[in-house]
Amino acid sequence: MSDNEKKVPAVVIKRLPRYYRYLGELIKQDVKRISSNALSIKMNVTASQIRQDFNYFGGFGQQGYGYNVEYLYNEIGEILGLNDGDTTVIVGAGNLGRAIASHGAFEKRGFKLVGIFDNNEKVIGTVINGIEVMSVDNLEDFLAKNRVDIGILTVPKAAVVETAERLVKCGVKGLMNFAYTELNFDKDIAVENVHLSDTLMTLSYKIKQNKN
Amino acid sequence: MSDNEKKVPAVVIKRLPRYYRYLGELIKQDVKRISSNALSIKMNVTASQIRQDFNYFGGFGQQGYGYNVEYLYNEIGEILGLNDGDTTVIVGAGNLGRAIASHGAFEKRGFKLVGIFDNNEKVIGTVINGIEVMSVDNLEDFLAKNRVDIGILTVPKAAVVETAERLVKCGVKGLMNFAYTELNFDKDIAVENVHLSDTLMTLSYKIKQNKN
DNA sequence: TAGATTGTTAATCGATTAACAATC
DNA sequence: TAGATTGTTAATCGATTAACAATC
Repeated sequence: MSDNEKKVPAVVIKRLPRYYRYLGELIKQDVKRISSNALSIKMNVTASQIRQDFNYFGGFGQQGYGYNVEYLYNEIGEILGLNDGDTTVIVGAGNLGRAIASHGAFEKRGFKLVGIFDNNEKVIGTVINGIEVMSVDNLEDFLAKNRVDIGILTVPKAAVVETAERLVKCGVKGLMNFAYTELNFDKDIAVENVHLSDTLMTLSYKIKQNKN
Repeated sequence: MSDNEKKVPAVVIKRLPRYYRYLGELIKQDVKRISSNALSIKMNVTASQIRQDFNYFGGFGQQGYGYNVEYLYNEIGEILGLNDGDTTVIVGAGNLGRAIASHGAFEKRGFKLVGIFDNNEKVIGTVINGIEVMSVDNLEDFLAKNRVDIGILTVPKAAVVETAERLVKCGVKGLMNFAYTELNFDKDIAVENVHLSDTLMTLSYKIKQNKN
């Protein structure tokens, strides 16, 4: 990012995948162009916010016309780095790890799963989604030979910090952590902590409110 | 909520589970009390924000002393409705549904899984975490006989809207949706859309930024 | 050209932080 | 009591919305 560009607020970044999703839907529906106003109605946000958000990246529209759906879709994908060919490994081939490995949704968005690791002898050697589960003992070896951008951590909470550190030491630049604890690294390592229990708790709060 | 109470901003609600998690850790470490300042350092937020947040609910501390960790933990749990004995069903016993069913993390926070449903003959009748998978055809029957608060949707995207509507029609008050689409109901139905791909995309963005 | 709609500046709103009196 | 720390008000900051000139 050059110095004269404003830093894009995190809240804007978090909205990009949602735009991406809606634009993907529009493409499927063969919609060629859309105005910020029409999109704002679909997405239940203000047109002003949409235009502000896009303008952090220079603006992708045309006065009097609106936005070319496919162009905008591709631009947002580019901003999000979906064309960078990021590779992932999953560490922890338990139920959640296996679910994510066989999910396919990540691959569809341009992320390539290149390895799955576990420490359970019974699991090592089994094949998930065409990939043979390796022993975590081979983690460093594997990472030395293969560039891996993102580590998906589905190991038990007790193992997550050590595992994360091993990945980072081997050059992994981003971590997606599913353990019920928070990972924190220097800001050169990107971390997303996914706490499904937290989501369930906020849902519970909302339900409670609706009762009153 | 009574009229003279300020509505608690969504951003504050989303922080509550995080407080809950950190306070749970402190209890495990046998910490009996903590000041907003000490907690702010642990959690990497401002002490001011912590005090403001708690004061939306009336304040749980004592001047000159700080906060009683266990008391605060329980109060936040109460606010989040973790003591309400909310029941859940999982619809969609694919990889992700099974992973969540056998996860155990939700049960630990006071949510009780009472049913799992699928439409695949091969899956119906199998037992996950002590619960026999039922046919989705029995959904209405089951919901008529059992109070269910929360529906966890791990069905394919194509089925999610119809499934959600069936649940809501039978009195389910909250939905946790894992499909790559957004559910929207009247505001008396609480919805949390969990988009793991979105999280991966923001992670990808951050990695891209760190490269530059 | 006239109409539509963006890009962008200005105004508003809400959330965060700072400050400090209250009080344990 | 003196010191510590909350609860709460005021100040600041940032994000959202409104408005409109630029322009396709």
